[in-house]
Amino acid sequence: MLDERKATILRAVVTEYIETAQPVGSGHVASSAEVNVSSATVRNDMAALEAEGYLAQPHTSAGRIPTEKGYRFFVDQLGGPGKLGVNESQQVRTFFSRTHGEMEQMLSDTSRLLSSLTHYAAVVVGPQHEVATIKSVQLVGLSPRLVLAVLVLSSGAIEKHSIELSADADDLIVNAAAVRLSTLIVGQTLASASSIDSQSLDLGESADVSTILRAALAVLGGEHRHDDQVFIGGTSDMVASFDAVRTVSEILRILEQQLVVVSLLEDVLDRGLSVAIGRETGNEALADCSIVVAPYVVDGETAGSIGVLGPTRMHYDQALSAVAVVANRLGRTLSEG
Amino acid sequence: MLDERKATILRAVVTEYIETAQPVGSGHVASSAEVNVSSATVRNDMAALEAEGYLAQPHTSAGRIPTEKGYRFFVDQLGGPGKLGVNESQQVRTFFSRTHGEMEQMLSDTSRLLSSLTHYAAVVVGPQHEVATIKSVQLVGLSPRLVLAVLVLSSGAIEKHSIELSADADDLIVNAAAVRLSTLIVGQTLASASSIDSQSLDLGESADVSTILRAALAVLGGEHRHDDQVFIGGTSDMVASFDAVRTVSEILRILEQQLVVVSLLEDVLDRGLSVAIGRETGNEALADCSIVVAPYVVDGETAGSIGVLGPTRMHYDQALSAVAVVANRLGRTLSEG
DNA sequence: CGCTGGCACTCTCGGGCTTCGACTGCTTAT
DNA sequence: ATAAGCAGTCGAAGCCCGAGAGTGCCAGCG
Repeated sequence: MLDERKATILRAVVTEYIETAQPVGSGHVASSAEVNVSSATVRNDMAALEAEGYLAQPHTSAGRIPTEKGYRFFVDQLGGPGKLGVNESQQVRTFFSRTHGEMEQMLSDTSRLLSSLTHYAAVVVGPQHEVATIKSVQLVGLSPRLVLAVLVLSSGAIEKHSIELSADADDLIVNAAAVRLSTLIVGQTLASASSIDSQSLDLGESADVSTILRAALAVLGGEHRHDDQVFIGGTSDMVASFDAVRTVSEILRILEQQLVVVSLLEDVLDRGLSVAIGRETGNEALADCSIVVAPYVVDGETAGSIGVLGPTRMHYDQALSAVAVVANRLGRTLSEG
Repeated sequence: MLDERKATILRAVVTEYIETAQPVGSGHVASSAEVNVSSATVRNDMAALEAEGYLAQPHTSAGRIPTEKGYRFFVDQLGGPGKLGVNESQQVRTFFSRTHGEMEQMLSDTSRLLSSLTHYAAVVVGPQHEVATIKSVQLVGLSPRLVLAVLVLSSGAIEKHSIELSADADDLIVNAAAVRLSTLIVGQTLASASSIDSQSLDLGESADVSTILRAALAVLGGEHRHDDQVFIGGTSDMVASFDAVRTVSEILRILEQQLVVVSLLEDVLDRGLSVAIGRETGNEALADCSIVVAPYVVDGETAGSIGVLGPTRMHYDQALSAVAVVANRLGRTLSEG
């Protein structure tokens, strides 16, 4: 599609624009190290690149800036994540050597790490509960008509659901229900537990107990997709890459609505480490943003995903490396625990 | 200190500046409804107000803008929260009539409500765990050397702590420890539970069990102040009030570090509903911000606090009303549950 | 004595103008 | 094909100037 020289020129334009945020002229490109032709030749090629949609001109007599197609070419020909700088990999190493314990804390810290590495906003989506099995279930009566169901999953995550009863229940009944519930669902996954047919359980239970059981199972069937844990960090870093408050406000709104999370998850399903540039994110408000995302693998299963959100003129090589490395280490660390 | 006319003029300047974000000239003030003197007189008084530190001039021949002292006077003479608009109080009413169930969900939604009411960033700090009593405690073995302690508090909140053991423990031992732990701490507050002397418990236990017990009690003593639940919403709304990306970035950084939370809590301790203006927030980066904060009371005890963070030129009356009303309703709603 | 109208002065803001410089595209020579 | 030169374009920056908003001060008036 593009001959070698055009590719080099395009690469030079993208690199320089990412660095300076200024339109890049033929002179700059010609004086760059990789290009050994005159600025006139560069001009011709740049005109061709513009005709093919890789570059655009803000106005005549200005330099060129990359289009989304230009960035896309640039990212594709990078071929994959490179190596992290020494400082960065040191930072990753000490982070993962120190971290331990609570998963939530770890994920939250990971989002901080990632944003500190890249200076963009970092999003960490916790493991899906679907794959984890139920380690323990407990029912705690908070008040006569309010029971709290607490599930402990094999991943170490906790789910709680409150159950409101239509009639008072004393502790004995609640405990009986808890015991029965344990035998029913411990060892299963959340998905299979919530699909238990509530008719299969009226074998000799007292009416009170089976009422609670039914309520509990119903509550499990609710949307747990909704309570995926999401950790967002480094928005202040990312904001500094933009210059219009208007844009910033819209991006923050998107982050608050956690719409990004959806694209993160979707992207991760098919491709592994991947990049969405500008409108590829599927969101008009993110036209000036790119997302780099990777899944992380715990015990051989894709558990969740991490990513960074930055301007389209982001340092893709650094972002890719950082995301890839952190996803890898995070998966390994979680597998050990 | 200020005679009636000067106070009125100051009030008019603050009100108009909040509305327009433009320096206010003597002419505008004179033509405002509450002031019945000529612009020349207003000029004299404004010069006096400037000399006393209530107003400032960006430059000669511009109007005046309020200083922090000016805002402070304005807020103090408001005398307290007013009434909410009809739309707003309707919104609050429907919100609290619909809400129920999970406390975390409710607090998170509350921060959304508050930011939607005020168009500023809303911060909701969850109930302190210190006052709640322990309803149930459970130990779950995740792997041979990793045990998860799950506490259910009377408030419906859940705490989890992972305990790493130096030797393998089988389920029987873990269960024995759990039973023993229950008898020790259920019904107590977290504070009193964590102060249990670990020496008092080596009465007839097997060594394995008491090892786990000691580890569990030690973990309880850790800083739970740190895992106060904080919910922040509406940053995108607040951002729109500023015009420099630089400022926005710094404010976001403060929010990410949750430093605001500290001032929220501190302010709530002594005063009830209160306002911190500009540098009164105790943070240089918040020089252009004000914070309105109120505690909420659950079952007669101050449980937590809520607040909004906006520009110094915020609509103090609306913010005060919104925070006061929401704090009140939130406290009542949590008391019922 | 306090208030007001008037007046001179100051300073910003915006428009219009010019200059400058960084580009481009084209044409021509190698 | 590549390079060199040249004319042309357009935004950014600087400048001037007038308009407008606002001030401070002073003198007069009730």
